[in-house]
Amino acid sequence: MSSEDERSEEPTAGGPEQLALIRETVRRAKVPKAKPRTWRGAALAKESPVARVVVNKGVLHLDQYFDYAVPEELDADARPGVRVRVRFGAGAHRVREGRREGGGLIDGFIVERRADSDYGGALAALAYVVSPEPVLGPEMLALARAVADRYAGSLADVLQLAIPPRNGRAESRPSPEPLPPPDPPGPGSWERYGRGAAFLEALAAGGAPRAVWTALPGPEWPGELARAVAATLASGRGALVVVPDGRRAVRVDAALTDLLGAGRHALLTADSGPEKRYRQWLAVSRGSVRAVVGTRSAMFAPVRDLGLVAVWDDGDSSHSDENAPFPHVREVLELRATHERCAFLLGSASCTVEAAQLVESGWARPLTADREQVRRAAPLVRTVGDGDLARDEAARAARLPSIAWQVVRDGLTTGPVLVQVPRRGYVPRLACERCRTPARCRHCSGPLEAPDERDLTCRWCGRGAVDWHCAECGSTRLRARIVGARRTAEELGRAFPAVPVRTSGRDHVLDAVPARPALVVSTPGAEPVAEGGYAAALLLDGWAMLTRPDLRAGEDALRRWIDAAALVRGQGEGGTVVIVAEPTLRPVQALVRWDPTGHARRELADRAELGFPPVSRMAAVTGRADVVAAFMTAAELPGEVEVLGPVPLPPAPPGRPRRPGEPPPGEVWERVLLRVPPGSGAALAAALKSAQASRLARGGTDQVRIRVDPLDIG
DNA sequence: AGCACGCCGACT
DNA sequence: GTCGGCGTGCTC
Repeated sequence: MSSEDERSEEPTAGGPEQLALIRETVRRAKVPKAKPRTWRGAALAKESPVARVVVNKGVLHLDQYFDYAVPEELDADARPGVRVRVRFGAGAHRVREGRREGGGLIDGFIVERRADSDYGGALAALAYVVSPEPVLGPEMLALARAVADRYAGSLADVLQLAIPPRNGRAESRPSPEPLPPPDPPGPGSWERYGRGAAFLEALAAGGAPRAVWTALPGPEWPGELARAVAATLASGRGALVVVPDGRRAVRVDAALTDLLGAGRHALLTADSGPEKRYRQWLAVSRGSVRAVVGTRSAMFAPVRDLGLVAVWDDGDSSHSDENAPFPHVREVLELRATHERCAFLLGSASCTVEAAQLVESGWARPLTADREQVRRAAPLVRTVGDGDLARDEAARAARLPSIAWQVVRDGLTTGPVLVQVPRRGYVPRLACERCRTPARCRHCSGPLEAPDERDLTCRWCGRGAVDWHCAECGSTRLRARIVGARRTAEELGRAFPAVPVRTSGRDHVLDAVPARPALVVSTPGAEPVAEGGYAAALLLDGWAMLTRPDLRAGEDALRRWIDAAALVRGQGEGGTVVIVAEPTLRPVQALVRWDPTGHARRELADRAELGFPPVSRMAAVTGRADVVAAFMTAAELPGEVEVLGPVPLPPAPPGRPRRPGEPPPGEVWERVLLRVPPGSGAALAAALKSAQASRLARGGTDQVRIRVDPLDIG
C-alpha cells in the first residue's frame, strides 16, 4: 500500500482536527453492509476482499468471528484455513505515522473469504499471513464448534487443542506421496467375536457401523484395531485410533506396521518433539497419510475423508483433556462419527457406564465374544475377603493371605507373576478397621491421612488428629495402610530369594518382561506386558481402590483389575488371579465372572435411578464463593436445572503445588453442581457460556471455572 | 485483557 | 478553558 492511498483517504495531516475527522467518519460509516475499506485505504483484493477470522484469544469469550479487509498483496495467500496475524483491540485502525498503534497483533485463522461484511464499521486489514498452509478445514471448524458448544467453551480454546503450533521447518518439507488403498485384511482374531468379521466387512465396503467392543483379555487387541484401520483404508477412506498413552500407541503402531508396512499411518503422540509432531500432523492434513494412531490430542487429527474413529480403553482418565474446555476423547469421537458420518469403534477389555449407555440407547451395537471364548481367554479369579483373612494365621503374620503365597509359588514355576499394588497417593482416605467408616477430621470433617505412616493429619486443614476413634463404632484402629510397591517388592523378594523382582510404577514404567519366572510389582496402569502372558497375578488392597469418594470408584477399580488380569494367561493354560477384596462387592463379583458389561449395565441403571451422569448431564461451576454466588444469580439457566450446593472446596494440601481449580491460599472457594435431565445438556452448556461471556465484560479475576461432565463427583 | 472514550473536579 | 482522574464498554 502506498502513502498516496493514505493521503487520498485522509487529506488532513495530523492534529486534533484529524482525530475529530476520524471519529466522525467512523460514525458515518456505521451503516449495514459497509463497503470494506481500511484506514490505510490500501488496495484490496478484487475477489472477496473480506476475510472472516476466528481470533485466537482464549480469554476473549466473545466467541465470534471478526471480519478483516484483505489487502491485494495478501490475496493469494489469505485463503480459508490459513494462520494470520491481525490487529485487535480498540483503535486498531489508527495506524498512521506519528500516532500510537492501537491494538496488538494476535493470531487467528481465516475461516472464510467473502464479498462483503455485515459489520457496520470500517474494517482493519489483515496484518499478514503467517503461512499459506491451510490448517483449519471446514470439517475441523465444524467439529471445534460442536465441541465448544458441548463443553460451554470458546472456539478459540478448542482450536488451541486441535491445531498444533506451527513449525516452519516442518512446513517447508514436502510430505510423501500418498499410497493407494491396501487390500482388505482377513478377519484374523476378530473371528472370536460374533459380529467381528461382519464389522470389518462393513468397514471395507465403505459403511459406517458403530460398535462398543468388549475385547477379550490377551495381547491381540492392537492387531484387531490395526485390522479395523486396514479395512477402512481398503474402502478408500481414512481412519483414526486414539489410545490413552504412548506405550499403547506404540503397540498399535507396531501392529499397523506389521499389517500394512510403513508409510500408511502416522503416530501422533506427545513423546515426539514439536517439529516431528507437526511434520506428522501435516502429512495427515495434506492427505499424504490416511491413518492415524495417537494419544488424546490426536482426536482432532484432520484425517481426510474419515471412515472410522476408534478409542481404546475409554475409562482411562488420560482421555479427558486437562485444558479448557476439558473435552473427552470418547465424546469428541462420537461427535466426529456423527458429523463426518463415519464408523465408530469403542474398545476396551472393561466397560464404562458411558459405553453401556451407547449400546442401551441403540446408538452403537455391542461387539462381544460368547461366554465360551471369554472362559477360554480369561484367567481363573479367586477372592480373599475379610472372613478369609481373619481365619488366616499366615495373613496376620506376613500381611499376605496363604492362598496368595500359594498362587505366587505355583505361578513362579511356569512364568512371571504380576503383583498389583495401589499407588500411595491413590488412596485418599483412611478408614475404620472394623466398620470401614472413612476417618474424618474432628474439626473440619476433612479426610485424614498418614503421610509418614505414623502421624494422622487432616488433608483439608492440616491439623493433627490425636487419639482418633471411629465416630460410628468407637474403634480406635485404622485399617492398615496400603503398602507401597517398593516395600511389597522387598517383602516378596525376601520370600522368594531365587526369583528376580522387578517394579514398574509412575516414574519407572516397564514396557514388557520376558517369559522367565519373575515377580513384577506394579502400580495400576503401569503393568508391563509379559511375553506369553503372566502365570498369575495378585491384586492387593482391593478395598483401597473401592473406598475412593467418587461415583466412578467401582467402575475404575474393576477396569484396573481387568486391565491387569487381562495380561494373565487364560485359565485353560493355568492362569490364576487372586484379588484381596470382599467377594460380595459388585465390582469384585464382576471380575470373578469376567463380566464388565454386566457391571456397567447395572451401574447405568443405578445412575438413571439416582439422576447421575451420564444419564443426566452435570456441570460444575467453581470459584471464589462470592463470585460463584454472583454468577448463579446472573445466569439464566434453563428451567429444569437442578442446583446442588454450593459446597466449599478443600484448599490444596500444604506441600503440593496448587492445581488449577483449587483455591489460592486465603480464599474460600465453592463449587456448585448443576444437573439437567437427558436432552437438556446443550441448553445448559449454552446458558453457562452466555453467563460466562457477560461476566467477562466485567473485572478480570471474577471468573468462574466451568466444567461440563466434571470427573470427581460423588 | 488492553485501550479509548467520557463525564466529573483542580489547575494554568 | 484544559488536563487528567479512572468508571464503562468495545475490540472487525
